[in-house]
Amino acid sequence: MATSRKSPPSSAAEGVDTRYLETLMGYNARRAALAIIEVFMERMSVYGLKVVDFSVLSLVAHNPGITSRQLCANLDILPPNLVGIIASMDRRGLIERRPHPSDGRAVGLHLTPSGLTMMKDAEQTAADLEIEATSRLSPAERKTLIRLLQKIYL
Amino acid sequence: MATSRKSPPSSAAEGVDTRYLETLMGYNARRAALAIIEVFMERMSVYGLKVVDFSVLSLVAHNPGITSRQLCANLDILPPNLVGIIASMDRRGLIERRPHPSDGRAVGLHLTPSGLTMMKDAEQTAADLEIEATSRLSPAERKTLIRLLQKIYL
DNA sequence: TATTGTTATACTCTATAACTATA
DNA sequence: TATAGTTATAGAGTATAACAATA
Repeated sequence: MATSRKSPPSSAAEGVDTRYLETLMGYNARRAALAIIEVFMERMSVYGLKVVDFSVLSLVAHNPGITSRQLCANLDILPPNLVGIIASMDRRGLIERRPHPSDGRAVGLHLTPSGLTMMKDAEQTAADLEIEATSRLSPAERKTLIRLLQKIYL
Repeated sequence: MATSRKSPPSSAAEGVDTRYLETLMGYNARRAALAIIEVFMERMSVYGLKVVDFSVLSLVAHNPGITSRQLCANLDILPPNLVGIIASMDRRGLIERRPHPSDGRAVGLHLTPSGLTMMKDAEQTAADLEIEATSRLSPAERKTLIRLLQKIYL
């Protein structure tokens, strides 16, 4: 729903008054999010990861033994929709499912060595992208922006 | 992909380290956008409008005679996906399609009187929502946030 | 009785190819 | 030849209902 900067000048986009929409926080937040995520998707495709895949693997990396239920709660994914993601990461040998130490129903998720190696690269790619995507912001502005965004959703 | 503030405390969401993801601009922008848009959707359902419907009608309101092509270019909607939206707004008597004055292929879009009346209410609802959604931001912070977001996508 | 993970399935959103009529 | 609008359709993303195993 956003015309990202990298799209062609597209003559038809010119001469339209979008000033009202640009006063709306939701519109601005959504367009900024889409602009960044568009590039994020491109870069992550190198690893065969979608945005959600990256989020899942990243949480598993920083929370060894995390359960599907916890991933769903933190990433707003519905359980049925996470099943395929986990299965896919498992098939690719990126994660391992181990029995949960205290709850027989649950399964603890862990990165495999190759999953860990890949995520180190992927997180570095994400870090590089962060710099690029926010290249027109000073470090102070970048910090401010994140703080204000978190004031909205946290 | 965001656990909005209004969701239940959800015990499973606790105890998970999300600090890394929270350093990523894309993650923060997306969660903030989803948090606002979630409420936006609820409020607009009163008018039977989805988020994209609102954007379309708002651009038509502020740009009488705008074409489908221009709407697509400015809102990043693909032409085939706009057809149904326009048709629906037309059936509801909110917009009118008039022959384009200088291009026989194109159709100029205009709000009908009832469409205009509804959009006045809808835009007021959106304005009220803006205040609520950003209630933890000072007016200065709100202004800064919008400026920084536009620095990313514009 | 409630919860974790799962299957099956439906619904919505987004994307691609190809057509028509005008330019 | 290119563009505006359209159709049909495919694919991705998101949603609900119901089940087995465990708490």
